[in-house]
Amino acid sequence: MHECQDHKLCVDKAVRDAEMVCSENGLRLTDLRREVLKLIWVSHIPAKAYDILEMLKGKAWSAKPPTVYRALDFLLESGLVHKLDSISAYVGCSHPREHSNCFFLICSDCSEAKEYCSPEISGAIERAGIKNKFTPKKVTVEVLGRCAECK
Amino acid sequence: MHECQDHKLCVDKAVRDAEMVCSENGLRLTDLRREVLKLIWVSHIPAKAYDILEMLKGKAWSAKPPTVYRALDFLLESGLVHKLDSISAYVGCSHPREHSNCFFLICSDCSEAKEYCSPEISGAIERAGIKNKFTPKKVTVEVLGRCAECK
DNA sequence: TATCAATTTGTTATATTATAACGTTTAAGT
DNA sequence: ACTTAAACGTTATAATATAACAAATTGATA
Repeated sequence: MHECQDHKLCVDKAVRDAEMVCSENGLRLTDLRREVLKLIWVSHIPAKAYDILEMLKGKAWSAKPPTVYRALDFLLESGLVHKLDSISAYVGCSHPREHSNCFFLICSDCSEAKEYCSPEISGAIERAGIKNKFTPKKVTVEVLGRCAECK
Repeated sequence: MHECQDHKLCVDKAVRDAEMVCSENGLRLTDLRREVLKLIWVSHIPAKAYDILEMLKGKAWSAKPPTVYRALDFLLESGLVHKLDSISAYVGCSHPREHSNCFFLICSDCSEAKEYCSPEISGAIERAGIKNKFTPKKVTVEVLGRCAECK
């Protein structure tokens, strides 16, 4: 679904973005957090928490579930990672410095997820909230289906 | 969020709708399934699977997790119930005979969920799919926030 | 109505996802 | 260096969900 020519570039960008976001906001991107971020960025397939845990164990860390979940909490709160509720998995944010209005296309064949930002969708959801006198705090939009390459 | 004057009417309608949907589609609304449906309809607050389990135990059934999850699977597949992925809870469908294009407003204060259908939102999502050459199978749209009454 | 096949339910066990609670280490600011 | 808050280690357990197989029920048909 992504066809990134060189995925290393994706990872490098993600880490650079993370450094920036953290330094701009007084947050600490520790070794552990950076490593978890990289593990999530191993591919464009959303990572499961316990898979990250196994991968971490292969590295230097004495990892247990809270190790991973705490790093995930940090990355989620700082907007560097998104959780996909419909599949209980975590995916790197592709533009953490300007993120909002995003939703996800998740291919059930290749498992990749694509973050897609649509003012049309977020506008429609906003108007729906107003119509219902409802104040949104967190919006979840996830579409499971088949991507072009897997068709 | 709902202000239904008499919630018993909601439940009765839900059960009648379920009877209809099942008889129209050759499905079996067994006692167990009907009871689980009613338990979900106890209120407009989405029900957790293990809460349903506890409630079932208070009745005639020898209930274990699979008892509940199987009934839920049936109700989900027949469109009588929706799962809210963002809170892992189950809510009755308010119009199972014409369901599609729906999304959910979930109040973090009173916990009620409201099913809301917006052609604008589903249209926007559909166009986003086309733009990405993506064929949607299942769409999840859930908005957490505060309803008018809890403001 | 007796039989058969398919569906539903019962039951035991276990997998998966996530958090609570508390102690220890690390790091930033003074 | 000292202090304190944040981060991490560790043990235990909670919450959500499914696998696998046995027994009972149902509906269709001989």
